Amino acid sequence: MSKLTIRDIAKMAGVSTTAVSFVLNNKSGVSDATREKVQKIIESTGFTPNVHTRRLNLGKSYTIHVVLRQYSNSLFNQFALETLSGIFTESKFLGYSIVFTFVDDHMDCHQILDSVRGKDCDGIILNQIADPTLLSILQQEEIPFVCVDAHIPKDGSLPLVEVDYYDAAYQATRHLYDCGHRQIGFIGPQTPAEYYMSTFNGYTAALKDMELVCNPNWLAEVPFADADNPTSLEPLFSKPQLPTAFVCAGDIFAISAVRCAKAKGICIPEDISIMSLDDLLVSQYMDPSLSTMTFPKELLGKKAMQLLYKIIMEEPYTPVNLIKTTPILRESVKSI
Amino acid sequence: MSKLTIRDIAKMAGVSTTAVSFVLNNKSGVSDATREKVQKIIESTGFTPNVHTRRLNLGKSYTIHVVLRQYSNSLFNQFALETLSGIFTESKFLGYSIVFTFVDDHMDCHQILDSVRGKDCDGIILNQIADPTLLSILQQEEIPFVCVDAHIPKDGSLPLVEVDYYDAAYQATRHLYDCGHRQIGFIGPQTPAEYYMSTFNGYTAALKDMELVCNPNWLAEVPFADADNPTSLEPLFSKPQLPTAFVCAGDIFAISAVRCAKAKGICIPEDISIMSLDDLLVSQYMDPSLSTMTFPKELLGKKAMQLLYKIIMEEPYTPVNLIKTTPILRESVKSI
DNA sequence: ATGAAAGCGCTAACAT
DNA sequence: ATGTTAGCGCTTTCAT
Repeated sequence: MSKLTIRDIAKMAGVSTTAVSFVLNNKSGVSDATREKVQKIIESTGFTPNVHTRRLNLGKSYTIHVVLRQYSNSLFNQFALETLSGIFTESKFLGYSIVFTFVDDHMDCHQILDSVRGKDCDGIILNQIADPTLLSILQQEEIPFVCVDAHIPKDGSLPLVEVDYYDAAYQATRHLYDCGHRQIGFIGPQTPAEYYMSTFNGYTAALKDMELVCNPNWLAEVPFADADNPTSLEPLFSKPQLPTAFVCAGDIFAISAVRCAKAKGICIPEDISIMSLDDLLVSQYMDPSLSTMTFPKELLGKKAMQLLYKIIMEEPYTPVNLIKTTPILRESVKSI
Repeated sequence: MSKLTIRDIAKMAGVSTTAVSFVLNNKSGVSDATREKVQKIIESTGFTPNVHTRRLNLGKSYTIHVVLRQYSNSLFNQFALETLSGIFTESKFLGYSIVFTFVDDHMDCHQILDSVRGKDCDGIILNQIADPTLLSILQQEEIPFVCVDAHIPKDGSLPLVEVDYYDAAYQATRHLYDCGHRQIGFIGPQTPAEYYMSTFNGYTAALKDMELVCNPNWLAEVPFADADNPTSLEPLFSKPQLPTAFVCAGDIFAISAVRCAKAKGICIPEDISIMSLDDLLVSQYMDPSLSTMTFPKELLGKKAMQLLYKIIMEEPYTPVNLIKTTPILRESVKSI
């Protein structure tokens, strides 16, 4: 891109390369007159120092490697771009570039490692990736990394940024209660276990606080793979006695639930209310639009980058970072 | 990451750095015995050569800069991630890394230039960006670049990858005709002009071929900013005489049309059929689900990267690359 | 304040 | 086939 080198600039200004270097890096050691002279030439020529040299000298790449998971079902990718955008904004602010890798469902962790090693980055952000082998290797090799939205245990052993799904499920259940519902079911995934536990525990904790019983007939566990397959909820919606509302552990389940209910002639929200978590982009365009727990998607990325930066800089950091959700009320919940 | 240098490896193997370099780059000039010996040491130590040095020596960064546009309305971003994924897959195949920048609606083109210059890439892919100033600067400076999904004139003056929206609109209209519709309206955007012309011309060309008249009462031009605002279509759906079907120049318009129609008590597809273009992720989850023209989103990225590679390599290339769409039939179109 | 010069880790031209 | 060495463009130490 730029053919000019620091030597050219030095020659043009009649100074040494050292002087130019100092000016470029805003360091002291040059007179104001020299600085100004050099500054002018840099501006007029549009000179930009070669980044590779800089990185070579400093032994730092000023680059973060983001590993993105690519699901076969693109609904799961819904906020990856927003997370990425959050990472980008913060990384720019902190002076880092971003390179990335996409990996699919069945990736080999060595793929990532090679990719990461080859690119020589200062740190890694793993988005929705929880491969234990990979994580332990990263820890062993003391490579700075952060997990985002990975649904791994929040025990503090790994630096992570997660949505507070326990609280989200709790609030969702609570909201239904506040709308007058007393018979509240739960539709959620089986795996990952951490995700299931968070949401289910949030739901049951809320029931308990409101002195409601948890009716096992109103519980449905749908494999993630079937999340957007309405027939997976057939058995649930065929039951003779249904609750007046369901909490869904994710908009994907809510989408299925709405479809399945429709197919069985059950009206949402007239017959049954549905409150879910996530606030996917689709959720506001559905009919009925989904009442759900929303959160700032970009914040996930921003927090992750901030956390990674601290780790890289060897500053103290809080390993577990939870993003709070807030209810967004649309059409799928009716007060009774 | 790796503290080892090529010199360490050379020492360990008892050979020169040249030998190691040759082995690393799979070049001839070393005996099989030496090659094997070095190979073993590289493997056992997990040595990875420093990329920055390599780039410095070769004067190439092996990096592509992708500029992503971030719209305030996230519906427009729907397939950016898939395009990105396509770029990634192909770039990996070709041996390139990807860095990226997000820019918002009102970006200054110098922002991009600075960002691009600083990162020192071998080429640029502009996604949904059509800033004329930026493009002319890139051309002047002879920086390899490709435009994707930018809706700029396909006159061959700029290397671009675009969806064939003319053909998409033609096919969509044709499909409605095949379903028995003879009164077909059109809902589209005013800008960008190129997009409007492509879709509108496709629509009118189809009408003409089928010897149908274009009734100006059945035409609605919605500003892009109002695309997902159903009230912008109020006037259209309030007309006394409505066609039996509409072609929408994008699922975003179809979403608005469905909502607006619903609000006015018009049933889709019972009263009016809707056929659109794009196949956004939301389109299949709507009620009714949208019949639309779909295309492989990743292919946009893949083609863009292939095109850029040719430009970088100074190989001959075709400047205008069109992606074909195919109809995907769902619920919003009814045969009559 | 200024400049000469020694690296950073590798590639490649050159000599052996 | 193998080793020596001069760069790549910059930062930084050390003289001046």
